[in-house]
Amino acid sequence: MASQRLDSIQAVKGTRDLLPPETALWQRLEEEARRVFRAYNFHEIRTPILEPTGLFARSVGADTDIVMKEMYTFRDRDDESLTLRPEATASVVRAFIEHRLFNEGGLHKLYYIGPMFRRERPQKGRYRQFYQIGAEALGSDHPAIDVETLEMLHLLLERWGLEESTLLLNSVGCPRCRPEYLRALRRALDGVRDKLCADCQRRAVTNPLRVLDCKVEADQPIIEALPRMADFLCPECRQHFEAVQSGLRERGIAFQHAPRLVRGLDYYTRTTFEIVSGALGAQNAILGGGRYDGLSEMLGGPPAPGFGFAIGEDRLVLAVKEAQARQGREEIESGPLVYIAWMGEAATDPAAKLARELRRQNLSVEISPTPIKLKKSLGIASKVKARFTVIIGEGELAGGRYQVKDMTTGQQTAVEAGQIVQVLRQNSATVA
RNA sequence: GUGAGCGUAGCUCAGCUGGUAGAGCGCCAGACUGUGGAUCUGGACGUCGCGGGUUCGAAUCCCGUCGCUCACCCCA
Repeated sequence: MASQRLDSIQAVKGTRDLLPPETALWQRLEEEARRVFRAYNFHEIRTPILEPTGLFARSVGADTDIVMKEMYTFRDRDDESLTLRPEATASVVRAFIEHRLFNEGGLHKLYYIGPMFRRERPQKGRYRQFYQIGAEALGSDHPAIDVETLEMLHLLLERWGLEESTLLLNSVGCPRCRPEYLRALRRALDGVRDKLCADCQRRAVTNPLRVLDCKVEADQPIIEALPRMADFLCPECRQHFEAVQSGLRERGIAFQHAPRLVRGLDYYTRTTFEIVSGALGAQNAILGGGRYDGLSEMLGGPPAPGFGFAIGEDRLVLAVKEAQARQGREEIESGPLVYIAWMGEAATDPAAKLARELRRQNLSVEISPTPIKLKKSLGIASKVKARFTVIIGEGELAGGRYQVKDMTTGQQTAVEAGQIVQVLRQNSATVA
């Protein structure tokens, strides 16, 4: 896209600048998330972007792709190995343990918004610096937590206009029942391996669960016949999974049991889920999450079961834009409420004073630093999408009444100089 | 890490089988000396990503390189 000069510095591969007006959409989505989180009594936590490398090796899993080849890891000057966080759940649990939040008892419901880093090859919906909006409920293994959190997500997606997305739900069991399933799966794969696609033949050895996720058409019948985790769940896990499903049904939250849904992080237990949205390209999962009952202990803390999710904000933005386009809606680009057009040296002070007063009322104002021709002022006002233009020239100063022009209707009225702020403030309230 | 496609004006792009750059939009100015979004006229802006090669001559062909994009892998 952009050509580059030899001597010009540009953003690091896989990172990008978010510019207005797009940042307005990001802000809106984040504000809606904060509002919903507050409604469910989640509170914000801010953890460092930099963490000791060991944190992720122990939580995400030393053998996962994320840890093996996707982390930004470097040695600090004192030789400590540091890593730019590839995800935030590990950090939240680390903070939970470090600050002894478990001593307060009860449930801790936390959310975060911020950048994560993974050194992958960038493509649509996947960047090296990407943003996640996530939440974690720590301190209970009750299925009601899973259900409540999914209900919260359901509301959030509705607020974002993404009610058409699909919730995929599965259970990956626990350290007691999963090993047995993996043995059964490996045994079954041994028998059919040579009939699978090349990728799956490799996965069958390196990561058998991944075979279940294969999208190759020809493999589907074989995959369908493989053993399913659902048939291997221990009684406790089975009961938990059923409680989550019936809870969702009771609340009218649609979901699909996705027996083949597996997640790439080692810490997940029992409930795992993903929400996919069409037309996002190959990266169609806008959010994923699940339960991680053993994570706290893996990090040296006390037992503290948890449930959480992370939304890929970059993908969320893509999905929202896509949904808006499909519904013929469009984000309205909002300009300032008022543009002040002033002519002649005598208007300098009155114009500046009006601008200051309006701004002190939190009304957005644009004003030229130098006097310019009215025709040009109106051109600028129109270009920046100002709702009103206030005209201050010789005649207005003499009469003590400024012209207020509504830029959408073109109507113009004279308003007492002393009344302008009040009149515009009222109008701003009626404007969407 | 692997593969494919693409790098021409601020943006979107055209430029056939090599003859040394164009359109639309945008921007600036004027028609219209205090009334915008329309129209018309004029104007500014390009080391054709970079380096090398072939050739009388390269935006165009070849090689290399850098960058971007999409896909695989994996994941948000």
